[in-house]
Amino acid sequence: MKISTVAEHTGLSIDTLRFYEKIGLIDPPPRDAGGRRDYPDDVIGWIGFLGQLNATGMPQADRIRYAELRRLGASTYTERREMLQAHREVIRQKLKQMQETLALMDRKVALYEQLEEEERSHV
Amino acid sequence: MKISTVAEHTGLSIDTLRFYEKIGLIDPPPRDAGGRRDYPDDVIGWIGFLGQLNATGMPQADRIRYAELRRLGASTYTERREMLQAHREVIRQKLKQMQETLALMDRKVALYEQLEEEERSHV
DNA sequence: GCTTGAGCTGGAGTACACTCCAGCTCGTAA
DNA sequence: TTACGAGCTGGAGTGTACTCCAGCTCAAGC
Repeated sequence: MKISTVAEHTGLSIDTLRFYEKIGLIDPPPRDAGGRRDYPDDVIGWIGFLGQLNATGMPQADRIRYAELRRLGASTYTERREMLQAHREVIRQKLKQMQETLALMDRKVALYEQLEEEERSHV
Repeated sequence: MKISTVAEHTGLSIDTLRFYEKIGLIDPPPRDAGGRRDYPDDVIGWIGFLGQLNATGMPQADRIRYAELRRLGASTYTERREMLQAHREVIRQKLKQMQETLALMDRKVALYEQLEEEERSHV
C-alpha cells in the first residue's frame, strides 16, 4: 500500500503519515525496490484507532507510549489495559462536561430567541 | 475583586487572565487608585462560560468573536444565537464520537483482560 | 521611611501538533 | 530517452494557546 493510498483512506496528509512514523506512532513500513514506503493493510485500522484516541483528547505523548507498548508485544498487555482504563475515565469526564454544556447551549439559545423576539416587538 | 482572587475562583493563572484581556476575551476591568485591575463580580461567571466553550472545543478565535458580540449588546443577539447553535452541533458530534470511543475502550479493556488471563495460564 | 509583596507592562519563550520546502531519486509513459 | 509525477530526506516554519521574565510602581506593615 502506497503512502498516498494510506493518506486517502485515513484522511491524514502524506506529511503527517511520515511525521507519525518519525515520532513513533506508526511502525516504519517496509520499502519497495525504489525505497518507497509499502504499508501493510492493517495500518489503516491502527491509524483509525489512533484517530479515536486523538479525537477524545489523548495527548500525543500518551499515544506514542501506547504505540511503543504495542510494539513490545504481549508483555505489555497490563500496561496497555491500564492506559485504556485511564483514558476511559477521561472520556467519561468529558462526556459529562459535554452533556452539561449541551444543555447550557439549549438554554442559551432559547434565551436568545426570547431576547430577539423582545427586540422585534420593541419591548 | 483583585486579579489574584479571580485567578483562585476560576482556576486560570494571573498571566492567563491578563492574556485573555489582551486578546479581547475579558473586558478590561476598571483600575483602583494604584492602577491595579479591580474586576466586577460577574467576571467569574463569564470566565466559567468561556471555560465551558473552551472545554467543548470552541476555538479561541470564535470565543473572541463571541466576546466581541457580547460587548456590542442587543443588536448581536441573532449572531450570538447562531454561534451557539453551531457550537451545539459540534458538541453533538463530539458526544457521539466520545460515546463510540467509550464503547471501544470497554471492548478493548475486556480484550486485554482476556489476553492477560491467557498469558497467566500459559496458553 | 524602608522593606516586602502584589501587581503592572511589553516582549520573549515554550509546548504541541503538524505543515511546508528544497533538492534529490526512481519508475512509467510517450 | 527524456519528461513527469510520486515519493524521499532533513530541516525550517506555522498556528494555537498560553507562560515566563525583567524591570518597574505602589500600598501597607514594621
